[in-house]
Amino acid sequence: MQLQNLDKNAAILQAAVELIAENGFHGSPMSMIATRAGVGIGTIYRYFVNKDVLIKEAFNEIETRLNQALQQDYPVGQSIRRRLDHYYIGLIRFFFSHPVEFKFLGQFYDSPYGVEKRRDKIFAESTNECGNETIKCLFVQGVTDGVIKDLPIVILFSLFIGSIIALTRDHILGFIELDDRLLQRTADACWDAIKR
Amino acid sequence: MQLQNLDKNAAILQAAVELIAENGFHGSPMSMIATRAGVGIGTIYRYFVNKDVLIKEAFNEIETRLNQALQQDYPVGQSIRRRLDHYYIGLIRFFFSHPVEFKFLGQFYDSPYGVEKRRDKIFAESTNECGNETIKCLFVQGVTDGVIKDLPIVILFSLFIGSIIALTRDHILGFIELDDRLLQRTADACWDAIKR
DNA sequence: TAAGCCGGACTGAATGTTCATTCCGCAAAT
DNA sequence: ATTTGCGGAATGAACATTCAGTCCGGCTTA
Repeated sequence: MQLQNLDKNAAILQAAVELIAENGFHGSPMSMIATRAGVGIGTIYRYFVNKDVLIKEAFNEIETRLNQALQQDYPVGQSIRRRLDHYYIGLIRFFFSHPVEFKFLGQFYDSPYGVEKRRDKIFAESTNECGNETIKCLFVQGVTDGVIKDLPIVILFSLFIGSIIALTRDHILGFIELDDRLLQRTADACWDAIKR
Repeated sequence: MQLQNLDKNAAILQAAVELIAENGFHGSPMSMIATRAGVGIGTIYRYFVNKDVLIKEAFNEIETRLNQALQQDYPVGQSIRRRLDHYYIGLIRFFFSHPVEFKFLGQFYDSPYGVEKRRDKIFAESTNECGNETIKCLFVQGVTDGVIKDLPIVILFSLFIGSIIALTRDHILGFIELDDRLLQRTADACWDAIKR
């Protein structure tokens, strides 16, 4: 173990995610993070060189968990439709059950940190290795196969991801409760937007 | 004129919107807003009692302009489909041509200010007078008429608005350029998601 | 075994910076 | 001369970060 104490590391990360989700980056002073994590202010700096690094590590940790969740039961080799469904439903399930993480990601993407990340993604797109089949890969394949509308990938992606984000927001605000049936019907509606 | 100088008022508002769109609320100190607006720091406080009020007025001003834009050429009495199209295309046109305003709204809604506003909207929903036919009204009517899927209104709304927001983001990041034809095809795709 | 020592984990008061807001004096207009 | 609009240095609060010190478990030595 490189770090002194894995528990404290996790506690700090957790506290930071919770506070930032609720109050934003600027409503979350280090002192408050320290208090919530149950450590001294100085301790944070033993684990993270500064607030920026703390925030970035928090982001990476959430992203990793999200990707793990999405890889579970991935319907390898099944139809494009099924695989997209898996992503749609998987993303909604993850966000609905991890509202704090969702909010944190929202804060993150709408900030200087996020812009940086997006640049990475753009780059990743052009040099895409498709090692772990991304949503965009599925769109490309679907368009080629003629099962998906021949629209630019970015537009397809927006139709897909946009509804997930909007839905999750409304869920967090308490406007929706989706049971499995309704969730599937929503995924079907999204598929209608995309399918040829 | 109640205010001393309408030009300065507008300049301050404009500077605030631009800065906040780019750097967020916290990356936009009053000193910087003053500099960009070409006025002294103290002057801002002659026009707005504090930063909160300044931000809220900036929001209201943008919302007003957006609503005006959407009311232009509104296809009164035409089919639900056409009226929804009008909103979809109108929103995208407005946001694409007002990226700064879009970003500002994004910042605003994901902040304590926005939460407040949303509560207002929830309230407005329940006591909806439908004076100026809202998107939600159209959904309600469409479901009743059997032309729109019988899904909860919030879900329909998410499918509709989510893609607009995601699309605008990508546009701002330079990933998409929509000509009229592509824009219409996108609106059609969104309609596919919603239509029965 | 016991006493003394050592180093690393931890802490929070202190520091320096960045802001929102105030307030007083200046200058133009009347 | 008086009023009114302005400006920006001054103020005080909030924050990220530092650092001088405490604490504790283990190791050495007598």
